[in-house]
Amino acid sequence: MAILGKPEKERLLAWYQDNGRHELPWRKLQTPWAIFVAESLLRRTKASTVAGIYPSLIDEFRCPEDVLGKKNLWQQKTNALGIASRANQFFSACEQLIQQHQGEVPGNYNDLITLPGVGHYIANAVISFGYHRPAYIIDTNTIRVASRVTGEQITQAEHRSKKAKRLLEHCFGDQDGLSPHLNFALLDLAFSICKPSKPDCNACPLSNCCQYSAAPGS
DNA sequence: TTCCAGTGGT
DNA sequence: ACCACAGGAA
Repeated sequence: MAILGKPEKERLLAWYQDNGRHELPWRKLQTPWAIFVAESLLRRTKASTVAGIYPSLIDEFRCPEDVLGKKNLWQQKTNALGIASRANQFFSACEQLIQQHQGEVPGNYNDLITLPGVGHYIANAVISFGYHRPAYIIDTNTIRVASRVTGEQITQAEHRSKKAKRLLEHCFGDQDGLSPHLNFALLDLAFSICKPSKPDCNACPLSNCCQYSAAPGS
């Protein structure tokens, strides 16, 4: 049985409606390609930094062919994000999209994770945000929220393990029927309320069912 | 100095 | 299960 009941979920979604980062540019373009581009840049990189370059990037590069035809421009525009090797990895992924998927970003997990630079996180993000199908976003943010709510500790090394997925399911329920909104809500809650340090529990819509809120610092 | 919507290699 | 990756902002 999940920790969060229906009332808590509804409260979380209501909080997201009022306080979510709806202005993030990739939230307005929820196509598989737009999400694939955004998530590829977002790994280990702040959302606000990516948001600064994303609009011109997604306007200039509408498909994998655009990227491969203007590699220098892509590198120039994404250089400020760091991890330059990420650009080469992205080029390889674009080639694979053209060769194996008719230039489209696929919608199933097994195809997605064979793409260079795509792991469980980006695969699930494309499925949830790009295809609007049920999938948990399992990253440092959603894990932190679930960990605090349940009181169950989890290490960095375990973030890609089954334990992490079980933690999210235990906290928020089975992923069947899971909406993109809940994933966005969790990411935004983690950003503005359930921060790594000094979380703002008083303003949190989940404080009534959260272990950490009941015993901060534990 | 530390942290940030992770991934690939070992 | 660990570590490098990289630049920018707090």
